[in-house]
Amino acid sequence: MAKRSHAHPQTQASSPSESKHDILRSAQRVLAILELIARTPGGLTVRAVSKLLQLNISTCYHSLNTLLTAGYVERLPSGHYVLGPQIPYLNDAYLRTLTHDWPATDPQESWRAVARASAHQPSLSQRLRPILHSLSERSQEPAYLAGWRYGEVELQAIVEPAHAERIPGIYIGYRGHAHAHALGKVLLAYSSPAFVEDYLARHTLIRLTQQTIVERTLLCEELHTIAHQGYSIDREELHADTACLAAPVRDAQGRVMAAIAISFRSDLLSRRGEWLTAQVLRAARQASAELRLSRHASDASRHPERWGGPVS
Amino acid sequence: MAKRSHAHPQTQASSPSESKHDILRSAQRVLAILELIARTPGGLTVRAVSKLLQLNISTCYHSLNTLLTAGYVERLPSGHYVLGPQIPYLNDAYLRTLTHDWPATDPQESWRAVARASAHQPSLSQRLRPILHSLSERSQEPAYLAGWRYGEVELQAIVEPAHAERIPGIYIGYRGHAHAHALGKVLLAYSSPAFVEDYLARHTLIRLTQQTIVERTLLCEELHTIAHQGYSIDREELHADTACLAAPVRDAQGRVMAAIAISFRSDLLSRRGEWLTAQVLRAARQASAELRLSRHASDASRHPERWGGPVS
DNA sequence: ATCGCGATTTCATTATTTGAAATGCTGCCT
DNA sequence: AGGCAGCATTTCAAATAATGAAATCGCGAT
Repeated sequence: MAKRSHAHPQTQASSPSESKHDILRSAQRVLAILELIARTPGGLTVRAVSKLLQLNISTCYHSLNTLLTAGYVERLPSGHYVLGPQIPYLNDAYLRTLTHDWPATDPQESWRAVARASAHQPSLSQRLRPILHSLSERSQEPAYLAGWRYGEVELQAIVEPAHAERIPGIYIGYRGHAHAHALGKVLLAYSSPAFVEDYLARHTLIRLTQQTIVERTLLCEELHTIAHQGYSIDREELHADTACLAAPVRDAQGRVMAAIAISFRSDLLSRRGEWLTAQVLRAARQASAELRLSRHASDASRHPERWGGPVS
Repeated sequence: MAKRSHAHPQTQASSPSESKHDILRSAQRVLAILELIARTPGGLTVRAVSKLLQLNISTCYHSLNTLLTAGYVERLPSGHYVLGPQIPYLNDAYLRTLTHDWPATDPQESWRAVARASAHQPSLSQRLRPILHSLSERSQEPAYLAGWRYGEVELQAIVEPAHAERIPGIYIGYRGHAHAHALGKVLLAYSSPAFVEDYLARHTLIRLTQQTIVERTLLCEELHTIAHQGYSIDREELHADTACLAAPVRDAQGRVMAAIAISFRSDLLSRRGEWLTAQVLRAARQASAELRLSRHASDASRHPERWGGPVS
């Protein structure tokens, strides 16, 4: 039995971080493979996966088979594996949860507590789509809607015009880098200081382009400016060559619940900036008006603290 | 493949049905949980999952933790698990593979052989989006583009107008039930008899509504009619109350590579049917012309070993 | 026809997962 | 107020199920 020459106390130590004993390793590995495949445009062969992830080829083989039978990947005749039809299927389900969405207010309390009491509304993105549509139509640029979800800014709708495309790497469900785009900044600008505090504690201000604001102080100043002027500008902070304009959308109670934006080639900013800003502000006002309209009989207005506070 | 299942001194209930020993069970279980959660609008608690899937609660707990840390699910404050942000992330990657798409011709040979030699084109859906857009604009109905992928009809683009929504349950990446919708029927109609043969052998003609064509003979007749008249109609065959019209798109060589369609409330068929048909045919002709034009000098031969992507 | 690379399979070892049950929490009912 | 019920979380030893080295198979190139 000259098999295992090296008796490693620990596993092959492929992962630097300590292995949680709360996690199913083979399942985790399968998910990692899925991600790897997602990152690789042309797909990967069994062997390629095994090399890139430093896994035994047999393991990869079994893992890929598992993903294959479940429809998460597909096998090209060449032996390359690519993402399979189960992915858009799941995404459709995910989008439906957006549709079901909730108040999406900002501060901690809300997303810590709201939970499921939320659901069952006509959905922001549904209701505001016509507005996004006409914004995109008028400006001939892609229009976006974002709201809060679990304390993160989430992109919830995109409407593209005939001839312009959305920012690459941005998609419905995209969260993160709120400090680097107009939607995120405007939503943060209208959040409570405590929440901004919390947000900053939870995130690093990653630099994405030369222009990205990575200084906490600078960002706070920016947020003040934005709150003051009523809209935000992203000047190539998220993506080089691209600028965005965003404005807040308020619910019936006047709270900022979402934001509407457009993106465009940044050189348009000087020429058409003012006009575009006016369009975005107009769309945001329309959206707020729309939300003011239908008082969706939310039973949420029941008396909260009727019977005593926390039991402790 | 799996074949051996013999008298083994294996322990008790080893085969509920037939356990492939090609598959990682805990990974498979995790994927099954993911699907279950996707199917459940409000999310599920640990216990609910364990009951529905007849799994030990401890297993579910670990599985959900695995999914949670990887971002495939999220845990609501109420303890309900819902799909997480990794899903739209993967979907974006999936869509990018569509963008990269291939000839997408129909017959076996093609999808059995084409493989990766395919990729690296400016993408059908990209190029035809303006056409879909104006079709949708004119008709004020959602417009669709579908093509072949691995021998299946796949929906590859949707353009929705301001005030009408696409058919529920239909999404980009949706495959299947080609016999029950206009896009599928028109694509089949222009496929080689051998391929239709093959397709029918691989699929059951599932009944989706009262109107669905489930008779093989009837379907073949229908395909003939379609090939003859140059477009197809779905009269509530996929979804009650909804009708579709589809027409073929041809490449420079005259082969049918894709199809363009619109959907609308079926009662419009009698009143506006002819006009709508004309619009769809026009869009399809425009699309064919577009494909005839640019002999896309496909550049961009990316190497699979390179990874990029904003979110990670 | 032979070579070589990669996919597929085998099989014994053992790390990993499992499941029953204990624990601890929260909210509800009496 | 107290006790009960339901649920999430944790524990731990048993044993199943995953792993990895190496053999085999297949295909395309030389």
